Amino acid sequence: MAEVPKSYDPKNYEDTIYKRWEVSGFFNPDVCVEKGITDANASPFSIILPPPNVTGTLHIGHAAMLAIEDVMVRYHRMKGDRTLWVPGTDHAAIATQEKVEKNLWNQEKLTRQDLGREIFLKRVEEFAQDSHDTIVHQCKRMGTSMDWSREYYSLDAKRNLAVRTAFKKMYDEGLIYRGDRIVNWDPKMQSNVSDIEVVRKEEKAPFYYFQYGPFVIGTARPETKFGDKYVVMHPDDERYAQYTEGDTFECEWINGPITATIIKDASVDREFGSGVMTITPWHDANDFSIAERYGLDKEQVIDFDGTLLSIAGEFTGMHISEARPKIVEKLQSKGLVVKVDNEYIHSLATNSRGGGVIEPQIMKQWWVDVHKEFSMPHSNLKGVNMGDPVTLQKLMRHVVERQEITILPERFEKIYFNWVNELRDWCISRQIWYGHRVPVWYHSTCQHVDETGVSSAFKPAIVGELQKDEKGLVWCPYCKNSYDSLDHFFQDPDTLDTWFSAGLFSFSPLGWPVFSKTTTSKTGQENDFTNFHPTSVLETGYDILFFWVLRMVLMSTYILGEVPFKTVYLHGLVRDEHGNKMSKSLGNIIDPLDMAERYGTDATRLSLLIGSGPGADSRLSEEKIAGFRNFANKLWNIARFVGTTTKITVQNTQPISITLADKWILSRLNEIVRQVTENIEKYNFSYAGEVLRDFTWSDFADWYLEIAKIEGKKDEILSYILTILLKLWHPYMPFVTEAIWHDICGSEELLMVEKWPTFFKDGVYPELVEGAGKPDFSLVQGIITGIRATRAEHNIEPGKLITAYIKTGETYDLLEETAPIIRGLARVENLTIAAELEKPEDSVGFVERGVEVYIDLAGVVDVAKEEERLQREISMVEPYVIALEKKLSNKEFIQNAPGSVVEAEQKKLVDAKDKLIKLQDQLRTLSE
RNA sequence: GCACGCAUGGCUCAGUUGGUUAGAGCGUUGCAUUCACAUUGCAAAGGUCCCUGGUUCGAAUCCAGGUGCGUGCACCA
Repeated sequence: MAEVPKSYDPKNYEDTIYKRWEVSGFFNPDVCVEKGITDANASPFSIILPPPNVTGTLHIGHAAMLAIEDVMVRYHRMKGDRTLWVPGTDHAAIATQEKVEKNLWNQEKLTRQDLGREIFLKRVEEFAQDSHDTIVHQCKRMGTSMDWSREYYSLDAKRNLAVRTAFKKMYDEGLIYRGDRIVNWDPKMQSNVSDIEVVRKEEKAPFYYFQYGPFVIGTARPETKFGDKYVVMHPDDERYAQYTEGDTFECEWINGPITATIIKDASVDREFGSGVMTITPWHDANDFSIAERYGLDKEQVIDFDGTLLSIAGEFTGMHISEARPKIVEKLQSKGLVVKVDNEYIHSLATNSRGGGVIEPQIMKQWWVDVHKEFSMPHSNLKGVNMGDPVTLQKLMRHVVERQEITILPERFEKIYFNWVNELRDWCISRQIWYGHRVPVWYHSTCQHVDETGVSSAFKPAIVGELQKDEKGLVWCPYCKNSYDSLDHFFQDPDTLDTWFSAGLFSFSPLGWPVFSKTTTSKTGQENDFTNFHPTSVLETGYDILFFWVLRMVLMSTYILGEVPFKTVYLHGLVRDEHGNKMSKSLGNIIDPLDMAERYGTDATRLSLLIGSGPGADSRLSEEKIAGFRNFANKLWNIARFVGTTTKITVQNTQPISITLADKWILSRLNEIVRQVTENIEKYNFSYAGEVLRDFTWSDFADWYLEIAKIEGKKDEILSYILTILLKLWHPYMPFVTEAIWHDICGSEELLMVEKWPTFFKDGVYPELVEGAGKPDFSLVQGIITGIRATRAEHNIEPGKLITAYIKTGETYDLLEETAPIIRGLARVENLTIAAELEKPEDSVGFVERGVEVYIDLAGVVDVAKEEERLQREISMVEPYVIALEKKLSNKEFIQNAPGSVVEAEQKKLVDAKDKLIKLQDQLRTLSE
């Protein structure tokens, strides 16, 4: 073996190892099958990477996601599954465009309109490409074993075809419609955004009470009040019982007298304000729904740029921020202001991207109708047959109810149902430029009039590849004119919500719609859709459950008639050490790449995997990462020790054990393999890692390796344990394990594709599992620890060899066999082991499970100190004995508790009593 | 307002179907350096498991109520 460095420096290994993995081709399941690594008929395991947005760089949350998914993927690959992890990036329409617009303004003082659509989009694409390259580099740096030959971009040609195909299918079914509805308009971004993209911010703003005819109305938004001509109150409100619905009255208002009509509607909250309100249907979602119910007029007051329209009279053209105080001033002068509440707090709707203040507007937009009933076109879903009447909402509810999709942790199922049950139609069109263009073309000259009465000269027709006839002509479905190019048509200028394309991500990256489910071949990208859909697991942050998971279920159940994935595993947020969200403004960002540079990728991954429960937010600190850097180094040195003292051979079969310590460590190892395997299967990544770390550091390094130094001749066992440990650690720490495998174990093969260890279900020594012969090493450990503690307490120098006596009772054979270990690890020179012996002079002692141990202090016993120690111990054992006696004298306990529990308690009592007597004896001899 | 979480040593968290004298890592204290590893080892201190009540032979664990913290949704005329 070549000279191995004393400590593990990740920088010297990580890049080289990643290249070796890439060159091997084993990230690609087809290559694994071809090379005989994976059986062609093995069960598939697939994950589609939740594609990071091309808005910049990956943050620590991404790193956590990559680490968790890589653990699953590496585990399943080693287990022998046909394992596919598809990488990708998302164009994130609004987010990316917003970022580029911001840069454009900051650096060049230009707007997107200044550049024009085509040039602006080029700029966005350049930005996106840069971000993409950074992200790919970062993913590789984190050690992810994704199949880069299958990488996709959410806006590439294949995904665009998927979007168009899905859109057309839903449009033809009537599930996508175009309609005038109230939307969340962002005047700053000049686009509408969906309900879930709106965030509410608490804001203090004056709340005004105005006289409106005989009524007092309250509002925080006087600028919307110009067109208000309906006054609404609760039908049961006794204060207004004298008014009847439909009554009209004249009143003085902002720009002169108006006629107002009374409406009685139960949606009015009698407790709020005066219990009377006027409505502004064009600029308020609730008012809109009241207006719809009663067939009231709707009038636009505020323009799309946030300025007032001509209805505002003298205020026309003013921005609302400027107009508001002036309007109040005017009402004041007319004596119509009753009072002003300056302490009013309301939540202001803002756009989560860019922060623009939302101004509701009625606009013609494209919508997905989630409530429309249709007959299921085809179905592989449990409990849904072809032809069954369903709605998109019902499908989404159904598959989780029927457990076709399992959401983990379970509590998120409730949240999922809350969302599904409150689902409203999904507005999918956006007035931004970056994204999938709405795949609808209008015929410029067709005079067809919309049957819904919408006064548009044009009716959308989906053309292009999807609507060309056999001769390659494009035709208008209404006037039936056909053309040999798209010149007579123009495309809808809007783009689609980024989640529309994201909804297809369980299958569009697998080749749909070009490749369908017909193949029997288990390899080849053209067969991915057959071989890997539904995917095994969708792993993502809980914050995205509703944006994304819901949309994917919608798309897959309707379009394919099957679920997108079998399990949803949600991870939490990574916060800073104080529990705060990481943000630039707080300056508490921990950059994953920076950490990987300084502490190694493996340490960074471990810090994100261990110490956080599923779905729970976790706290991260640099100290934590440094701690795991130490552990990676520990593993390195364990291997280095094994490598320098023994000839390492990769051991895949259980070696023959010789000593009690051997049996103990092999039993423990078997148990660890079982626990790690089972907990990874159950998504308990943290627990599996903790168990493994404790075994590696404590049982193996601190105990067994020290024993190996004493007992010697352990080449096979050490090689075997190291081999298994490296395999178990590989999914968590791919680099250091691969480095050890190559540099220390001397293997030219890749650890990445080694077979995952198996375990004996009933333990490695089934004949020893029960009863006295069980390799119970803990007595020996207890005795050693006890001697060490006694030494420390009596200030015996660590290097000094001592004389000790052990009165074994029935455990003579066990302790006689392990005497060399006790001598070595407790630094005992003269050790007397006997079934019976008297307490030697000038000695102090302790009791370990019935075994009495005495240490010769060579005439320097500090009687007072020892007395104090014995008293202290006795005072701890006494109440314990009393508690046990009480428990065991309780007839109900004896009757009701299982026999094994009673037995265990009886044994505890015997041991504790025995210990108490022996301690009291020692105390007595001491004072004699 | 509705819903969902969380509460365990100074800090971060385990505690997997109710049976341990409640564990780990970091931090703290003492000791150790020609030893695979000081990115280490040995030992120690430190906890009324948020409160109250209930179920049970037995509760950190199950139930109810309360307190504190957090998250999502709704309302905000």
